[in-house]
Amino acid sequence: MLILLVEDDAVLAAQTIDFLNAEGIEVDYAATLGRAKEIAAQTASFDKYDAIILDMSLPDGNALSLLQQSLAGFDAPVLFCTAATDLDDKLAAFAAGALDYITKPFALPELAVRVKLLAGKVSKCNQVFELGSLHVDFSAKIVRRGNRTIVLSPQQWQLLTLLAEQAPTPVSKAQILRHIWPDSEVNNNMYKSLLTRLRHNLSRDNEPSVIQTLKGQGVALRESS
Amino acid sequence: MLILLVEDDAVLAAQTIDFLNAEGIEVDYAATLGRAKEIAAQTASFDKYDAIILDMSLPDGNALSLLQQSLAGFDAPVLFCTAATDLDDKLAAFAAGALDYITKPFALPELAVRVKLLAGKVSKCNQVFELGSLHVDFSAKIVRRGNRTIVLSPQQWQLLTLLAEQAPTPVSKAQILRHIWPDSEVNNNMYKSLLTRLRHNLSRDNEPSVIQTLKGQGVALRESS
DNA sequence: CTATACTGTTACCTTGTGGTTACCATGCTA
DNA sequence: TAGCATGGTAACCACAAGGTAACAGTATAG
Repeated sequence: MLILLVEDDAVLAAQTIDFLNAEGIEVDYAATLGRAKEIAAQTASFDKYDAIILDMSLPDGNALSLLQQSLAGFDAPVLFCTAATDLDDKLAAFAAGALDYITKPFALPELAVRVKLLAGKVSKCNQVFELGSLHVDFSAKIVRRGNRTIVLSPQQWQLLTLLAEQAPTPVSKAQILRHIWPDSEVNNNMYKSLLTRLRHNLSRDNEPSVIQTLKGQGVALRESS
Repeated sequence: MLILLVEDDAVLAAQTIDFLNAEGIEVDYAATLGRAKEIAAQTASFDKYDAIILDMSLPDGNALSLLQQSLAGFDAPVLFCTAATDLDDKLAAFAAGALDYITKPFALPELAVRVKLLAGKVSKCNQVFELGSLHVDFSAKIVRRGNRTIVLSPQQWQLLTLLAEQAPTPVSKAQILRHIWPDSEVNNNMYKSLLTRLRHNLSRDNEPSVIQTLKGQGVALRESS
């Protein structure tokens, strides 16, 4: 992941860059508005960046102008950042197209989280779960096994996502019951049927099973061993 | 736009609801975690909401548990909100799946902006959408399939753009109903008719269908596989 | 003002879901 | 060994959800 940091305070910038690097985020750095605009010109409106952190108060002008000028081609999401707690500033930033806002002083871990969220939102970084030949795309709600696309019923999808989230940790029967039938009286057979059906859909023919039962502990999503 | 507010402070809740209503945002309200869970059960994991504002400290438990329990089926984005400025709280919330975080006391206009952002209302509408032989030009409002130009009714155009924005992620029936018939009591048949008509217009003869139904999950714009 | 198209409504059909029952396999315990 | 608990499978079927066509009232355009 590559982001652009526009910030005039050299010390803060250095700290931020160090922290983000440690999180696995690469950072390009511009200390002034002028430098940021140069980069914009070179990179076709920040095309290459997953996100931009923009300090509001820069020595050579207000950062809002950057958003407003370049907004047309802006592909990268912008996180605004300023010392001012003034509400009008915030609203102006959002109005100009910022997607998030953080006030100084901020904690670096929080900044990192927000940057990752921003970058993920736009790149539609679909959360995907893979296990052997099983492939689950959570946002698009697609399940594939090898090159075969699998259609799951609502209940089966719910169960699969629950298992995938916890995998390879087993999920107890009680948890599953509560999760899928939150209110109604639950019959143990419903649970058994659901599991059988999901198993059947996930491994046709003689593909290896991916749902393992641990007696008394529940059910886990892992490769057969 | 419809959101869910989970907040135990009745005064603050009333103020928030008033303000959001004035912004054109409808608000459902839950004062306790228990009530929120009831709503979750009724509405198939908050399917009908565009966003959820969740107060961290509730009388009957910590709101994080709601996220963790129900996360599997969570369609709506969550904005966390709390009096604590404790960094750990923030990070825990983000880790649990929150997409934004705001600390009390907050300014209502800022909350409104963040909610709108979350709900995706500010989605950047791509100029052109393509899928197989289907070609949609949003700004010119033209739809083509191969070399045949297609004319859509207003409703059908609305639906197509909604689907295209989210593609290939499926859009739930609840979302569609709210988007196309925002106020009126909606009849399920209207939805069925609209879908049939759009399908019919988009694929005459024996062109492959581009609108896939995922049982219980909604409808998605993707190539038939 | 007339013709056309849009949209809400009804009726009917198809499909798949999911609760249910019945039966079998395994492993533990008395 | 019988008895029981846990877990797996298959088949049945009521019923809800989805799909289609036809009709009518109303809006819209020419």
